Amino acid sequence: MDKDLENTKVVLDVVCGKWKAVILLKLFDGTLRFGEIKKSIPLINHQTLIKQLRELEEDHLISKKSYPVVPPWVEYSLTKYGRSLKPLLNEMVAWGEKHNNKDKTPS
Amino acid sequence: MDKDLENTKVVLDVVCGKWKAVILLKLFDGTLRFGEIKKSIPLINHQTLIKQLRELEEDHLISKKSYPVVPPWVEYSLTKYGRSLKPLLNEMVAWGEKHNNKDKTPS
DNA sequence: CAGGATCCCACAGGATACTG
DNA sequence: CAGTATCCTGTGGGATCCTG
Repeated sequence: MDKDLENTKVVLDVVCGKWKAVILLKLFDGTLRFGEIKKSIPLINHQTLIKQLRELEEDHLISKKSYPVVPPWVEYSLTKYGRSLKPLLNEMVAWGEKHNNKDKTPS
Repeated sequence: MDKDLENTKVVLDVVCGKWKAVILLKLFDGTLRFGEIKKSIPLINHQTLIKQLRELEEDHLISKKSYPVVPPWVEYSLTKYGRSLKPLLNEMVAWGEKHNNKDKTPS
């Protein structure tokens, strides 16, 4: 039967957003504010970031902490569940490094 | 700068098709004919399988070998590049197994 | 048996404007 | 600063029909 199918689907559902893997990687270095994440991923659209964060939160990979101050102060951090993805994400980065042959052997 | 972003993107571009990870996993067990893959993933749509296979081929993760006989005999196998994904896919399956809590602790 | 040619639709990602 | 609320568009996955 198809354990493989189910197992991979669980993972893909969770990390296959266009920016999710990167966001998670950023958070491995520690809690970050919304603006910090945004600054660390300049290409991402403001709204898109919000959506990806919300999805990650709904999947319980990250947790959000809002402080009722003005201006707003919102922190994102990995949950234990999210941290469990570390080996996987590391593998991804490792593979990417090895095979990112966009400009092979540049001068 | 954003090595993480690039590296994860390379990976995601390649394995984030809805069925790609499973297909690759099947092929780790050896070369398979089109029909065998299809049978091993009954839920997948015929056309969709063809498309996913073509994409995997274009990404050089698998290679296709057609024998000009009738009825057609077409074999798919992993390239060396494709096989290099093994650790990553294993991590995916491992993570999925651990966290596939759809029906936790069944009777 | 494997796959080409179409058509279709949901939806993820993004753009813009507004708010406390 | 962080977040809603809309609206829009490209496209990935699928359904249907046809072919050597």
